[in-house]
Amino acid sequence: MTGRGRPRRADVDEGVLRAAIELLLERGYAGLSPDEVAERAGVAKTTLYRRWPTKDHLAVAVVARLQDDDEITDSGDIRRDLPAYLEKIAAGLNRMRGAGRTGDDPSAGTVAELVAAAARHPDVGALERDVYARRNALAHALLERAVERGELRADLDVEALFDQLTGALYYRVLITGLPVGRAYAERLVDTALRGAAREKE
Amino acid sequence: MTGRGRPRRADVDEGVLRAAIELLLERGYAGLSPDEVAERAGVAKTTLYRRWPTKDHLAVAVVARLQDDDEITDSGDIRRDLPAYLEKIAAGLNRMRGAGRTGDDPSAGTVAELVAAAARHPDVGALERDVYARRNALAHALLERAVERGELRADLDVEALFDQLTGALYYRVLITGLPVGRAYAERLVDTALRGAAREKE
Amino acid sequence: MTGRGRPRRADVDEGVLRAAIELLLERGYAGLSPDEVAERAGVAKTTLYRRWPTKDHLAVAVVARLQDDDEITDSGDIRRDLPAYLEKIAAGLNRMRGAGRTGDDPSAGTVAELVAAAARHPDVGALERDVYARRNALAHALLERAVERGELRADLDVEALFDQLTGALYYRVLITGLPVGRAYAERLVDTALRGAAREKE
Amino acid sequence: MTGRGRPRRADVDEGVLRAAIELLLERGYAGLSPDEVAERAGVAKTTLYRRWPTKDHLAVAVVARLQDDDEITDSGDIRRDLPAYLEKIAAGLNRMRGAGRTGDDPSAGTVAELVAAAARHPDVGALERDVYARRNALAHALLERAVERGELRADLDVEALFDQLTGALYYRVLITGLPVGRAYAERLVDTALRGAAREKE
DNA sequence: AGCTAATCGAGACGGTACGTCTAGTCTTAAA
DNA sequence: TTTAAGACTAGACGTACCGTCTCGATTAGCT
Repeated sequence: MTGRGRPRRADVDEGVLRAAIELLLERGYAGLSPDEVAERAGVAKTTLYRRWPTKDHLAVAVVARLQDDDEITDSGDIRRDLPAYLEKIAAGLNRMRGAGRTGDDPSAGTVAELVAAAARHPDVGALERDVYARRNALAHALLERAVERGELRADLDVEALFDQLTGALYYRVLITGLPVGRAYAERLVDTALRGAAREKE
Repeated sequence: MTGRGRPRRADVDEGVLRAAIELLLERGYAGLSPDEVAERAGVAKTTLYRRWPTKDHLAVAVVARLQDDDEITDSGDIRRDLPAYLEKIAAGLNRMRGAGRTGDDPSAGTVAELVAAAARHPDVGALERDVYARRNALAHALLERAVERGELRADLDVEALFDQLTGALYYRVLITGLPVGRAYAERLVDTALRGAAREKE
Repeated sequence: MTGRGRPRRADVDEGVLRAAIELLLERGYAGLSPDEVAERAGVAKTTLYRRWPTKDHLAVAVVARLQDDDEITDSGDIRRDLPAYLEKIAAGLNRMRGAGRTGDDPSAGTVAELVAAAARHPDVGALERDVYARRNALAHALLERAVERGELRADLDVEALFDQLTGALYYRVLITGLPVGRAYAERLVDTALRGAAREKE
Repeated sequence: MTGRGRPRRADVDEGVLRAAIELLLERGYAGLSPDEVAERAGVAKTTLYRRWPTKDHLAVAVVARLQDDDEITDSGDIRRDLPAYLEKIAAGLNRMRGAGRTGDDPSAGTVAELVAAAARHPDVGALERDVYARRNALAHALLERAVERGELRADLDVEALFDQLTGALYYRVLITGLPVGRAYAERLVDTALRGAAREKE
């Protein structure tokens, strides 16, 4: 077998992503310029574009990186774990909320920009959905274990429940512009677990 | 004194908005180019910019126009009205989903772009939040009447419930990319009303 | 008739060409960067590209400008006017010779680059040939008047003669790399007028 | 001691030059991309660059190869040999004229590119001038023999004459864009030998 | 046979110029 | 003062190209 060519530098991904995260948080999506990312990472633009063919690809890679750092803990008490998990998601959103802000705009434009970026390219969208699928799978498992333990209803629509909880956070951040935090997470969990219908006496 | 000089053409707003809606649905947010909107509407760019100082302003105006067509019905049975209302929202989202799509990308990038657009300008954001606030107020009222009628719990966190229902739709469309429709709306309402916790025996 | 839009700024051509000439002479063809020309001229890049769609177009415009400054004088004595004219051409070539030189390279790369630039685009090539055609027409006229006056042979091949004289200058500058100046111009004229064949006695 | 390490493959030079000639004639100077030359020759870029440190070096090597095939014949009749020689040069130029042409551009950009290439690197320039010097030496010798034989004036400025003849060809091809061939060569020789001045009666 | 040193193949990398694209402003003449 | 038309500003973005570097795999001569 002949040589396979010069191998890719392993530290490039690391350095570029770090620089990109920095820039994204500093200046928001508009400020995430490939030129400057490359410069900060000490890498040629061509190298950057070889791995992320578009600014959007890079941006979504950043999200994936940030997302994958999140973990989930299962204490056996769903009423404790669920708010904790939601709070983590909220923290991520809040972090984006501060990104590149100049005034006092309460909405999280950067999150929206990233979703939009993903949607602009079929391949990126697929990648992004994978990232979220990984996260969601963990949460689904958490909920199912609670079902098995008898903490939650046996015929629970786990997917619907999870969408409701997470979705509420996103909706509030993206659309309503209201704050999300521990307190809100607990309200959500409480409302979802108890149910809205008047209890049968 | 006002009323000096040539008066504004009255039909411009209408024509431009129509052209903008067309373009937005045809080609998505990126395809909504001010130049082309102006051309389609048979109007000079100057004229357009005098009324909407930014592409983003125009875009949100388009959404407002689309949104305000939605109505809400109160039959007195919350288990019927709620899914109907969610379905309307879903229909709006699905419409955006088709905007400017070439392949089979399931996500609704255009919605995200619009949110991002709103976040880029404080006034646009405020305007957009108003649009949503109007819609939400109707839904809140609907829910509160159901509480008063005794269909829903007296101590219900109406805001949290509403966020969960609507948020789930947005989350699914924006992030997960899965379909939303009548069936999903019913799953949501069912899950939310019954509650996730195991029923006390 | 409706308005014809904002007219082109008249001073742009002037400013850009001046900046381009400066840069070309300072740093040679490679240093003639559209970005920098635009900056020096205080003009946006798009404006520049609207008029010269390519760096090559710009470069050739520069040559045209330089060339058209040359004039031709007709004193009635062809043995005086011809060397003078050739000297002017030589001066232009020598000016280019200094352009962007770092070391002691004797050849006139910039001239060659400009010819190459013209050849890369059919439209530019045509334009450039026009420029030269103008110059050549003047010289041809000069020679023909000398024929009429009886200074030159009645059956002279004016075109061939002119090509020989001018061509020798270009050849020397481009290929041989030897100096061209007044003395050389006179050698050329002398050789050409007397003829190479042994005189019939 | 030399001779250590793996020896260079002997057939590389040949193959690369052949590929380079092909490409140059097919697509002109711009199409002479080192990457593609290497690929066509079945050679790694490294290998290519070890021998020709620059695309320009390679290009000039190609020209040298093409040029050195030219020969010169001395029949003893300068009025026959000179046009023949010029025709050969013209043939070389015309060959370049076709290089990389798409439309009907009459100028020989490739020749200019090569001159420019030579001017970009002192060593390449020197090399190229050597190539031309060899050719010119032959022509000079031819002319001097004609002087000795009494066919040409004893005090002839051989250099000037040669520059005029060859230069006219280059000027026509590079600048004017007009055709060069046998007929033109004869016009040149005729004009140069007879002289332009009116013959003394 | 093993060691040494240079070449080869493949392809990533660096650097930089070039041209495109898009949003929004400005300048005319006409209405 | 608005409208139409279109030139203008500003800057990000991605591409193209050349030449360098880094691997692993060869291929010789020397010991």
